[in-house]
Amino acid sequence: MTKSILNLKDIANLAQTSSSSVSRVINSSGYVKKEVRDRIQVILDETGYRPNAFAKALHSKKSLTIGVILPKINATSSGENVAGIDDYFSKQGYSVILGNTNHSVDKEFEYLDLFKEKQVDGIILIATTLTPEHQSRIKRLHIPIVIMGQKSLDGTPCVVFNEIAAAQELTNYLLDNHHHNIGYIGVSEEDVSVGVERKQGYLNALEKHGIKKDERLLSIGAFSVISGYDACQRIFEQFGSAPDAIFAANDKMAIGAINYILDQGLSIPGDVSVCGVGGGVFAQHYNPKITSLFYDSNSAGRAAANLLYRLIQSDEKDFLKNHIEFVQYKLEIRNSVKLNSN
Amino acid sequence: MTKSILNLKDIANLAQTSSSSVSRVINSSGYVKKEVRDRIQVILDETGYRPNAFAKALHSKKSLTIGVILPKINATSSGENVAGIDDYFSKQGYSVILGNTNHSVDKEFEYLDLFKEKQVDGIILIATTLTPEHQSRIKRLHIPIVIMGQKSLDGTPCVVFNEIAAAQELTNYLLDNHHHNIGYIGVSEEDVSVGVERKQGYLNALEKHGIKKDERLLSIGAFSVISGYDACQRIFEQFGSAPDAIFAANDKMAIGAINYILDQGLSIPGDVSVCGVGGGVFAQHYNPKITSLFYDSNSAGRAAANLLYRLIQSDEKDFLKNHIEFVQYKLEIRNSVKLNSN
DNA sequence: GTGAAAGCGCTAACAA
DNA sequence: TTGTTAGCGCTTTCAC
Repeated sequence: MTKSILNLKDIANLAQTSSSSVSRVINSSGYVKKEVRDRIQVILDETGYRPNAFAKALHSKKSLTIGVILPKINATSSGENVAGIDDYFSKQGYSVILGNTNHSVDKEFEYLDLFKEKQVDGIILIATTLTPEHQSRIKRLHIPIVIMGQKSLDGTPCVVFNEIAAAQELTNYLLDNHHHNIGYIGVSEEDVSVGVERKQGYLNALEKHGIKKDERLLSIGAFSVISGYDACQRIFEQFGSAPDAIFAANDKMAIGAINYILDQGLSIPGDVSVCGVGGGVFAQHYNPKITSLFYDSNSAGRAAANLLYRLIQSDEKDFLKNHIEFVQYKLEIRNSVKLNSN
Repeated sequence: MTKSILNLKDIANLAQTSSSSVSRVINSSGYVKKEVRDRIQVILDETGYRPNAFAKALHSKKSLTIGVILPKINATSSGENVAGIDDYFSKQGYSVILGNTNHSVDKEFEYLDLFKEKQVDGIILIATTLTPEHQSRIKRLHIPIVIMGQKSLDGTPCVVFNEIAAAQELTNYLLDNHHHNIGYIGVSEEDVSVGVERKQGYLNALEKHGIKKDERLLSIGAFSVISGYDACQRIFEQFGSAPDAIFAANDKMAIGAINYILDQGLSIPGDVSVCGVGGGVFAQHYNPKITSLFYDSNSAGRAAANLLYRLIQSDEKDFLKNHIEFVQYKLEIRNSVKLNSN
């Protein structure tokens, strides 16, 4: 039996030549006589030799690896984000290494350090919250980085949805269809994009239509179906009766709301309209099909990847500094909102 | 401004000592006088120095990286698989690198080679199909590997669900509740676990109850909601009327079937019962809530990770050879199947 | 055209 | 206790 892990020199010995020549053949660089080249190629094929990426990277200072830090890999949008990122970068010859934090900020920091050790060529940080410590940690890494999901405060390039405009558009749609008392199920304000901005869009729309904010119609959930159910119940109780519509900050909470409403013996959208944000398979195929803002997380991932790639290629120091990229969203009208009611 | 990427020697210079001592401090190995140790530690903290993992790996022959090859990262079960794997391995100090194949067998092979280059310490292959070429490719890698989702044919350790027993149990449940004409929406037989075995479980149950297989009740989908819708329609048309129940090989197709049935003006489970396999959030919260086999993909991922870890630790050559690990499944009874009907 | 040799950043054996 | 040194496997001058 042959040695299980061969190196350049082993190949060179087998082909009766030097490691330099083998290296030249593998990287098709420099001159190698056809005869020798062929001899080497045969050995290469026979052995299924693969060069050691570490030794290579040690020399080139390029790992051809991208680190992705995310709060929860088993969440629809994260999965799509990663798919988009991976799709883009695998075409450029890069691999993606995962940093799943389970929403722990400490783990976010750990991964930042770990990725530096692993010499990743770039990092994409899918953020749910962004603190000053994040900024200083990121700065001292000296690694190209792109933030997703939150606007950076210090010029780090980022990719986000225009939360305010989006939520405003959806709320307008409800208002235009004569819904007045619109309950809003949001999330904690630590998450600026979803917790603050999305709600702001809702409030802006109300204001423009001359409707006063009613605290009784506001409630907070935690992204999950159950929390949406509970939050919806709270709104009903605070308000004293059923509102015209419920706007949930994501589709899962919208489904929770739908379940609560159906449990009350009410119909959707006959009695109450419901809409959400996200717009994946879930919203598309739920019963009833849910009107929601479609956030294309796959494209967002791709956009972040593209940004990061340009950052990696460029050596200009402040290239793309302060760049904020907005990803397209789309209002998808389905069957959970009553049209022209009053 | 200081050099942005420092190495051991830089730190040694700053601390006026040698790189060996710095290395000793970092790895807390060997002796270093407290005074020197402290001096070094200060520099380490100030600079936020991180050792180059490549140089380290080049020496130790350990990359502390695990490669995961999967057909589609943005699928619920894949996401859970990866979460389980990552959860287990991150605790052991390993990182996970992704190989997303988008169901391309060629990419599977490419990733096998790439992961060898990247010197991963182990590989988890989430397979949908397993060919002889897979076997020979895997063998020549000389890297510990665990297969998920399909039974290996050559002794490579693997983690699977007991598809036959599971499908049989679900079918029995339908039969026990007096469903006779049970339509089955399966998938292509290239996927042995889902395409062949899951269906076999269904057929076994029928046979044990003395019911003959009726080809008109069989149809093939492609895992998606739409394909489930179409497959269900085909069953209705072939059969000439509504069957008592539809057993879909996954929850998405079950939802497709539900949509088709509702579109026919029929009710669920009043007129037709529907059940699926998977049992994630989708099935739990759909309207109606779907009776399905819960496959805990997170645990499956964790089980595979544990197996691989043991494989990596052990140097016995045929340790765990032929090991097949079955992951627990559970029949979750909800509201989409009519009880004791006839 | 080809091979010898230096060096990437780190660890570990050895010497001091 | 500490520093020097020899690799780990690869790329890349630089002689030949």
